[in-house]
Amino acid sequence: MRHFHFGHHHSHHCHSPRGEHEDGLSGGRGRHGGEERMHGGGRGGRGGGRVFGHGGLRFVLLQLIADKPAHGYELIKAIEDRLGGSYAPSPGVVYPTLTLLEEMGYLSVEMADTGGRKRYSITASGREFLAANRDTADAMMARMSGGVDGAGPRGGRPPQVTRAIENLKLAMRMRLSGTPLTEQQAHDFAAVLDSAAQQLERI
DNA sequence: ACAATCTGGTAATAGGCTTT
DNA sequence: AAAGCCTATTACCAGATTGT
Repeated sequence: MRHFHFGHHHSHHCHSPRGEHEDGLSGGRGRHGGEERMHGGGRGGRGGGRVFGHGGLRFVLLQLIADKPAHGYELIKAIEDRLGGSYAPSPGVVYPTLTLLEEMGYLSVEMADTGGRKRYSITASGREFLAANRDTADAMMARMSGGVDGAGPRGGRPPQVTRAIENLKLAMRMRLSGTPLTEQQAHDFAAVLDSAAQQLERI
């Protein structure tokens, strides 16, 4: 049961974006024969790498949009450029994520009549969510930048810091995925994170 | 330790608008 | 009008994590 709802209340339920949303991955794996795929070649192969950890894509996307509103393709190009062209997320991963984020209320989409391009902008909830999970988002960004050798905007970051961040991320995930936190626990949880943030700022 | 599930990511594909 | 690029969705696969 990894519902991973990031601990927040959304006004509307988790509905399917287009009424479809057939998961089809676990159960009904509709295989329409005659479809040719896997023609070899392409981009570095499948399953070659899990660039982002757990739910990192959402954070990165949100951060990118918060920095500068753009369309889906622009986001992809932005990420590609940020990674030096080594890695470019496929549209199949960014668009559903964008739609999901939009439905969650973190993103706001403006449809431009001329062009049909959707311009995604961040909402107040999105910023709040980003602020709440700033550690994770930063860890993801660091991981993304760290993937490239020395091309990271942070310059030289000690690996132990990245390790600690990932450790924190893992701990948080383990704690949040399990039994739901009570109010007291949630308060304590937030207090710990806030304290850590303050200490970090003092360094 | 094994099995089931989920998330993340890629490839291919389809439709629409822009440009030449 | 045709071609090309941009946008968007679907299907499948591979790895990781969780539960038993």
